[in-house]
Amino acid sequence: MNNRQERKLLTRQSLMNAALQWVEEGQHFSSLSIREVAKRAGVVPTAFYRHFKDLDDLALNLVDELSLVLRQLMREVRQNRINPTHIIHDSVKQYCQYVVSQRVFFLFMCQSMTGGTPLVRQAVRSELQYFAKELVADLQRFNLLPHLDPAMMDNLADLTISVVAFATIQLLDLADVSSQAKADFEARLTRQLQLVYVGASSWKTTKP
Amino acid sequence: MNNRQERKLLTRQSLMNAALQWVEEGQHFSSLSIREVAKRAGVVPTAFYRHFKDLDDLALNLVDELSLVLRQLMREVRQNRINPTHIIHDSVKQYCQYVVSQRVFFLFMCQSMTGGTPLVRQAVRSELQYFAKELVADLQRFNLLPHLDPAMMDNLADLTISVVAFATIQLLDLADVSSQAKADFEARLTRQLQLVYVGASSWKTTKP
DNA sequence: TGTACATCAGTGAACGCGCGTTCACTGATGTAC
DNA sequence: TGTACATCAGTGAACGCGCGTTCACTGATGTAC
Repeated sequence: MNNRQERKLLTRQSLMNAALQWVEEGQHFSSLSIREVAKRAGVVPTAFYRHFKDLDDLALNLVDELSLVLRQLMREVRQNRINPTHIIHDSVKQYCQYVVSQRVFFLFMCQSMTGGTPLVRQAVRSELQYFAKELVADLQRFNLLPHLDPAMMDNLADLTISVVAFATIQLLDLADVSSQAKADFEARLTRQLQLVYVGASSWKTTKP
Repeated sequence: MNNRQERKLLTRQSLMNAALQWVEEGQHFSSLSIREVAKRAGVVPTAFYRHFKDLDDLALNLVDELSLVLRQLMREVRQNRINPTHIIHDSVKQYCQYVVSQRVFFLFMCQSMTGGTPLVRQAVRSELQYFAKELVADLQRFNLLPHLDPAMMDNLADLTISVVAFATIQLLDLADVSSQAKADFEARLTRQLQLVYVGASSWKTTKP
């Protein structure tokens, strides 16, 4: 790639970062304007059109890019399961740390889930489905819960993702309070997931 | 109340309905303008200030008003539990019908949860906490799950509300598709809640 | 290597428009006597 | 009941501002010979 193309990518990144900065300041993506994002990126408003058709286009590209980062994070969470007796607690702890440290990613994703245009919402939803599939694969690989039929396994994964996703929304609202509040939050989420997995291991498939 | 006050309340209602109409059309509340909401309500922009300080003020009043309606709905769901062996399935079914029929209420609440100003988000959150408390009261009144300690009971209620709230977000995205998809959705949510309550009834309190 | 030309990311002026908010106002409704 | 006055929800003009989008442009970078 030549120098000109590299510079273009840099500007593109500046625009995307500027949009995230807006969200990080507590504003909603849907109230961002092309002129505002260009100003923050240090370019003239018209330069925006060299990179994106409109703000919806930028949002879609943000979801795509953040998805890659999140998938990497989740991969790490999955691989760091040191002690199998504390899988849930360890994973929750690590996940919460990511949410706090990569706050703006999760803010944007949560905003987009309920506030984006239909295309953006769909992109976020399919990302959540990807995580559910990964979770099913993990459960099968380690042969946990062998008595669950495939449909119920999918259901369990969906449920897990729901609980974690909703907890993320709550955690983001807590983000600048004491570490005690965060510890309480982690403990509560851990308990809730434990409850779910106690249910899964006690689950008896009913009539066919 | 005299005639003039009644007319004022009517205009106020028109403004609130106009804001909900905006949300119902798929727009985000945060992209609504005073001029737009006034136009839809059939008044001049400046009339807005006779009723609300700004749009955040209107949003807070909307949350308050919708909360009353939702509490009434939830009360009905709770009282209509005809067959105790199908409590979960019946409640889910009825709740989903409400979400579909009162779509715009839930759209606004879900938007506000992740996209409102801090005050609005807090109002929605405290509403969810109210539902969780009601649920705990129900569980205690019918002496279901007597072996759960109070903290775990709260946790279970929180978990239930999380699952239902997140499911609501998903249901709202499904709202104009086939009734088959809705039936599948209800079945899935029912299964997930059953899993949670199987977990709750199998739960053994661990070390003190 | 040097020159001549093409590409194209970013510029800056310009447009018409909807925005929030101010202000003095109007005229129907309510109140006091 | 009739009259004189007060109230105040809604009006309409006006303001300066940021918006999205167009257009012709510039000048550094890349390419062909």
